[in-house]
Amino acid sequence: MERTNDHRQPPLGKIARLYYEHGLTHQEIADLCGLSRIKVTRLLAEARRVGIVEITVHSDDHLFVGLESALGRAYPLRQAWVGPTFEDEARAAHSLGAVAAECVSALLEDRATVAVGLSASVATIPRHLRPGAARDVNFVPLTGSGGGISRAASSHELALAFAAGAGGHAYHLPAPLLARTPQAAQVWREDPAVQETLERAVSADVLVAGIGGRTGLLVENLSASDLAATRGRGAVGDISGRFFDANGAAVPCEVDDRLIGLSLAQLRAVPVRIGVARGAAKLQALRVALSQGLINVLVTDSSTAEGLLAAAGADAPAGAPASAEASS
Amino acid sequence: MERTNDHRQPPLGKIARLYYEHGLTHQEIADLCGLSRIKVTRLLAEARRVGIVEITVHSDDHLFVGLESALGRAYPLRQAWVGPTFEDEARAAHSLGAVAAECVSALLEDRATVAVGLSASVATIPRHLRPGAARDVNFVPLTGSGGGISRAASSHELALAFAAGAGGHAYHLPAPLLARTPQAAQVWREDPAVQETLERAVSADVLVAGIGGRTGLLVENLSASDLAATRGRGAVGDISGRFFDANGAAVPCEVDDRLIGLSLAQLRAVPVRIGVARGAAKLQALRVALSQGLINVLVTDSSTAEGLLAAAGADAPAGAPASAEASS
DNA sequence: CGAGCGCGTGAACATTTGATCAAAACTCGA
DNA sequence: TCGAGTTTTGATCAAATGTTCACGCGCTCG
Repeated sequence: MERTNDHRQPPLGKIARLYYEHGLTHQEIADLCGLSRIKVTRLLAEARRVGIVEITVHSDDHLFVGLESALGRAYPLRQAWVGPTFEDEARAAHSLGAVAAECVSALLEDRATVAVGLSASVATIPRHLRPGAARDVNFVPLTGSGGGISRAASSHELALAFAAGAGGHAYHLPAPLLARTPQAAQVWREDPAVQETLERAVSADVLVAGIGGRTGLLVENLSASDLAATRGRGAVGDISGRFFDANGAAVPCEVDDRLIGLSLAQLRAVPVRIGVARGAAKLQALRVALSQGLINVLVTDSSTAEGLLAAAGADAPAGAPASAEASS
Repeated sequence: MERTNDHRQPPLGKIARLYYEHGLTHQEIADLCGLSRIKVTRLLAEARRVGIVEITVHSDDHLFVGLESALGRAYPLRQAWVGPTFEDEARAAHSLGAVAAECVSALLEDRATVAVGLSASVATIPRHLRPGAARDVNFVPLTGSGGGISRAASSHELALAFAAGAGGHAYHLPAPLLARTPQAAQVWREDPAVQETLERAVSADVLVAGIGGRTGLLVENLSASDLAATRGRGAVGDISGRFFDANGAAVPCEVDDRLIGLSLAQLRAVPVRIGVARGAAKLQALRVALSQGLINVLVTDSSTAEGLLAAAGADAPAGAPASAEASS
């Protein structure tokens, strides 16, 4: 008889409610609102993207309890969080971000200070954060922002994203990640604003960082010569731009001098050190970081977890058997 | 040596999180957990059913704004809530329940008392209620429970379900809906506990009831002779077992005397009177109930709404023409 | 001890949803 | 006014999901 709603695009909320609360199909909504089915599909995706539709799972079940406790036995960890493994890089990143967000939320306390490292893995976390886990949380960058690393999100934006997601306050470290020269870096370090933020980071309660191995945001953005220099000195990985060798000892090098951020020793001062990383290329670095206590909370995926467990069992130094695939 | 999880049925929370938070497909979850895909589908449905998975649409957009405002112009209503129309009875009931739940939640205030009528439509509401709309709400049955009406949920259970859903307290009316004889009904009515609850209902702030027309829970459960008697006296519908004629006046009859519950006049004492009904068989009753002010908040579906608008245009004096369309 | 009954299971099928791609509309600048 | 690039759109196809049905297992009751 009558057309209830004509052509003008109906609000997302209406579409979303017809779908999720009233159980109409995309096609039925399309007919009702005078849209194409595809359009409805897209509007619904949009509604989820912007958060009009929120799907909550009321459960604190861990996904891979077995792997998590095995990791806790094999390495000196406070906690391990393991998520599913994916072939597809985009899905893997998304999923790991979700696990890491949950881990971070679980470790947040009111008025805590969280130091945030610059890393691709860490950058996937904020979108999964929800306010409410804790109040008055402060997010502080662990290093300077961007300069020297091109397309990467800056650590400043990262801290802001964390604050926006979890609710809280973000601090700014007004310096580049890498200065052109050691001397320039020193000038930055002497800036009062930089010092203040770095001090805040040193005294943080929680630290969240990625781990660089044969791949990683930093490694991929260093010049070949810089990289070769660190490798030459035995570096197997880095945390927030600080390279370490197979014994977990800091590897001093020129990059180190140009970097504005916490030292490995300073990182260790943070009581809760969350490391987020996955993939075969990071196994060796992860194994060192874990066994040497550089990080004491691990977020990774199941296949990396299995690799770490295999390595812990074998405990062979360098030249590792990198291919241990398994799902089940 | 690495077996993440075998065969034992994994917790619902894990399945749900793999699906909703990590975006695995049913098949991937099945492979991971050693289940069949179908089983995963069923577990996920179960998770939604029991509320482990909650989908919230953050929006207060109304679905049929045009129809709702047209109804408000055509009838003396405080509010109208219109939901989508379905062929399928089960879907229709579910959907109307969702709209009604939203309506009730919107009208709840802290410490309000809500009188709950016994009706199939009303019975679909509680499952859609969420705690939090208001605190310390009291739900009181409007009539006695069950006795005389067979398979129907009792009004007592209904009040309990409301209280469980919205959070709050339920009262009991310890009496049957229909006594065998008027004399027996009188005995019940004199019971102090019955009186207390009925008084509570009379002084309720909000009333939620179905409307019986040519169909309805009560009508379908009355004996043929009882029904014929009411029809003979001009009854066109009922609210909570009280029949009214085309002028909205109470139709006294034997059923009336045997029923334990509020009278029409008492119902009118409640300031907010929500009527929930849909379907052509209820159009006439609805039209009377609306125009005579027996109810002043309407919850219905779009096709019934259109029917009501057409009827209002046809016989009401200066009503707005029914061609009200286009919400957006 | 066997037949029946009911529940849980998965296979096959139907429906719904999502992804890809090419055409259309629209923007912006010359 | 035209055109190159960008965005928006819907058709087509592939994947994922939901439904139905028949089977098998275990239980109860005769």
